[in-house]
Amino acid sequence: MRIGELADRTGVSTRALRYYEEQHLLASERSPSGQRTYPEVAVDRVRLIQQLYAAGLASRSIVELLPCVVTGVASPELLDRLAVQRARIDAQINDLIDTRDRLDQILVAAAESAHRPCVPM
Amino acid sequence: MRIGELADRTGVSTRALRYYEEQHLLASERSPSGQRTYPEVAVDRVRLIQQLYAAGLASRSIVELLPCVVTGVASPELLDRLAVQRARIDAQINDLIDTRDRLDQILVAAAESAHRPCVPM
DNA sequence: CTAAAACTTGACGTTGACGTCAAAGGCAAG
DNA sequence: CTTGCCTTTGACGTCAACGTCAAGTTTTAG
Repeated sequence: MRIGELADRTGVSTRALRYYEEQHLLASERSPSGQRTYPEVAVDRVRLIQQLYAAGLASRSIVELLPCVVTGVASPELLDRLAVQRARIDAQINDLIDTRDRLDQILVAAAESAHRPCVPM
Repeated sequence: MRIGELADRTGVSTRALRYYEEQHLLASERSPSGQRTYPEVAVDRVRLIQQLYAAGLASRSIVELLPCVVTGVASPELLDRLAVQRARIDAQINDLIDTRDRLDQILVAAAESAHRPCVPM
């Protein structure tokens, strides 16, 4: 498929897809006239990239991890980096849970004060 | 306390603290000579700001939510925005859990292949 | 008193993941 | 053949949360 279709099917802009190629996150074949051609599996690949971006990884980190995330094979050093990122994400989850709880407390308090309007007994 | 001490105690740069003031996230009294002076409670406030930044909120969103996060009092519209942010954070948590699980699968697979080197039976 | 450390405002620099525009070539439909 | 959309490369723009530097003032230590 060409770049426009991949963009449509992933919800990612063509600019972003070309950027991914620049960063060596996503390869493409070229048609004789020079247009990019992607296989079906590129759809999943793009979604994976988006997922890792959303997890706060930078392009360089994704480049490092992508091979083993895709193939399942990893050198010991790669496993280390993988573990580091896993730990980072885990900490991030816990922080977010704390923040969510904090917002919940406010929401609950507001709900209560709505039931018992204005002056507490 | 002055800005340097607040920076030391929160681990945030003085530049960031001045930036927070620009964004109306953090107020300060001024000494007669014009230097910023903060009360003790500013330490908690800065930590709260950092927590909300870490949760992916932008300055503008934090500005909106800070009053009610601090006072516990919120208008219905504010409660809406609060709920929106809560939902966003919740979704983010779930995405991160998915990503963490994905990395875990790789780590587990690698650990197994380390026990059973090279050729599977 | 004086030197060092801390503070002030102002302004430009940085970084990452793209957005946007321009100029040109490619491709299917009528 | 041509019209209109798709694609190409290249290059500059953007945005947020600061970093960094400059030049001057204030506070503190000795």
